Amino acid sequence: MTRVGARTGGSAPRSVDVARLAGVSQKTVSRVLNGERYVSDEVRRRVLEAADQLGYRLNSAARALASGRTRSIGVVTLGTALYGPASLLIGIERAARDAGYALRVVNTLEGDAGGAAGAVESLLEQGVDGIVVSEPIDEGAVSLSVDVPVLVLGAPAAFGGTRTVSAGVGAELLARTATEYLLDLGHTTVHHVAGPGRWFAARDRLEGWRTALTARGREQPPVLTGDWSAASGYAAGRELAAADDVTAVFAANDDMAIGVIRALTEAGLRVPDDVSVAGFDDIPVAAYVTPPLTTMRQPFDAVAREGLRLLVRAIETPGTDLPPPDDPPVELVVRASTAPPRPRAPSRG
Amino acid sequence: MTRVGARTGGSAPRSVDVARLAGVSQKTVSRVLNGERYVSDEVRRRVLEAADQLGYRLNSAARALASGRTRSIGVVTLGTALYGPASLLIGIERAARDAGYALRVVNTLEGDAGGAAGAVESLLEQGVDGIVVSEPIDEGAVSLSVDVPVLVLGAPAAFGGTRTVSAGVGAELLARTATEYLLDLGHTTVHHVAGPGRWFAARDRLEGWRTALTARGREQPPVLTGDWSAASGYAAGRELAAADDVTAVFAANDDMAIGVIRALTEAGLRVPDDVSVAGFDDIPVAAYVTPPLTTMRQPFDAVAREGLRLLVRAIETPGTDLPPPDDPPVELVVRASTAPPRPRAPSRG
DNA sequence: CTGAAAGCGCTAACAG
DNA sequence: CTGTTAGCGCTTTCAG
Repeated sequence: MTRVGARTGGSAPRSVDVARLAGVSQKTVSRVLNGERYVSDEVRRRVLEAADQLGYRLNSAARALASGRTRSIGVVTLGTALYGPASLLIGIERAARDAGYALRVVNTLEGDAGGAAGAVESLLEQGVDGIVVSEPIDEGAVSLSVDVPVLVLGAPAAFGGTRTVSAGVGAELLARTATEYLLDLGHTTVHHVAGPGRWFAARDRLEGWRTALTARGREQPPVLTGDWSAASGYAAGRELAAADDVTAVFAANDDMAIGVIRALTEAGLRVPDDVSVAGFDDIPVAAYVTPPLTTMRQPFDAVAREGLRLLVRAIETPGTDLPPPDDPPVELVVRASTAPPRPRAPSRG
Repeated sequence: MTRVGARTGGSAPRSVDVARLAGVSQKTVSRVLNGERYVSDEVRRRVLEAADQLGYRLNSAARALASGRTRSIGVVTLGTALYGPASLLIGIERAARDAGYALRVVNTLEGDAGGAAGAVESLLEQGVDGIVVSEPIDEGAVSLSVDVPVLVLGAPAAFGGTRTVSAGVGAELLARTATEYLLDLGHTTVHHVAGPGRWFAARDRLEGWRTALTARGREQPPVLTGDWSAASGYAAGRELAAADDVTAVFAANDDMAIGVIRALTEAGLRVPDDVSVAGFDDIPVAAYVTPPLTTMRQPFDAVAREGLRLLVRAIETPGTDLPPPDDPPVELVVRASTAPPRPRAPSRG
């Protein structure tokens, strides 16, 4: 039977109660519970049994106070249900738990002035051994001089102060790859629907798109900017539909790509026959919208995992400089929303 | 300038350091920091100033140890980026923070035997004043006899032990409404693509669909079951396309509805002309897929907010039984994926 | 391999 | 309105 928190009466048992029952000192209980060496198997067994019998639960506040370590990691994340941030959070939680850390989470509402700084401050007050800032946006000169290691996910390594490690999906390369793919298909140029300018994630993708175009000496059409939502992609799509020279669009995420396709479709343009549209993220529905979306898959889980490994290293063995992680693999998922441009495109009617 | 965690040298200042600098006793510092009454404005100002000057940060482990309260709430949630759970988590975080509580998060991997029980145990060990179990799945006889209040979001109130409060989106009513809407359109019956049977959320929707059909004396077609993913909806959609009598489908979430539409479309069926499809959740892209999806909006934020209010009440003023929350508003969002059945439907060709 | 003593930094009573 | 005295339940020395 799964029984959680069975407590017969009175207050919660403390380690000294366990010690008494096991016939050892309280310190020995502590040793056993912390998996320290130099405890005889016999004693260990007795202690564990006594603890189990009493339904003993370690008091982590007391432990934190005495040891100065909390065994927990704080996460600052955006308060949105966007696929990217949500996936990262899940990866972080899993990796943290595997490493023996609990998770404290604080959301920043976008638009909050100094949101990240406030969030970090609040985590520090809660007590954390390390902090993950997930997909931050540029808030100007926030000096995050914090006394615990910080992992920044999806922003330049330079962000923040010392003891900062970082990991990213290599979004720039991914964006460049997507753009090149469209160019390789034969499109003269590629239009871009970018994410909000303050997001590093948006900038990276924009940069990758630019790089690809520049490398081939192609003209850079004006950039349209959305807010990651399908609604904003739809708005951008209406503008694109009104223009006359659009044959390929690279949207900075799948939601916006879906909005773009919708607008194009409503304007009587066919995707991919008249206009190719590529997205970014490979959200779960991407394969099932009409037409199925060509997109760049982001290795969220790998990034979170790798980043956390670095963070834990920084927490537990400070001073060990380990090399930045390899760039995660580039994965272009080609589906049906992209195709070569129509030969000698007839003027629209 | 936003400066976080500036610390000049040595170790972190403690409240006694603040007291010394402000020329008061340490207890007075504690009073000021806890916003207690009976402190003169003058003293309060001096203390605050001294704290600020030293970059003082309260040690919450010490506070928790001394007070027996952690001022934090634990959340057990599924480790998926599904829109529902993710939205709930965001709502919970916001509401918790507004109420002055920090958040600890533990994910359960679906399929984990006793996942929820283990997660709760881990939260209890971390130290929390209350627990939120978000969108649980039925794990059989887990006896959650925990010594803190528990809020269960999206499961029957009976789930769990004493001191359990619950809140839900009223999914059954919503599902019934969606089904009735389809019936009102003139469809003879409505097919259902359900979520996984162990999810209470899936059962509620199934029940609502059943109720609507039963109330009108309509035949209940066999239920297809998915796993919330668009891929599983697609699989279900293929089966539905193969059948000959399908004119209306109600999917238990939008992702599956999108998959169903895709399969139908590929089979040469038009939505909504040949088959109407309704979803559930109103995910952000629902309005922009082709065709825009008719769906039931779930008031995630309101549910989280309301639930947390109950939980905080249970934590802070035990014994106060307050009435269960009102059922949240029912919101049917009609878009273009549903329509009346075609008159005298011709046999398919 | 095990134990005794001394705090970690705060809040809870109780005085004043 | 403010201060004093005890702990909260652990981990850390330092001895055995």
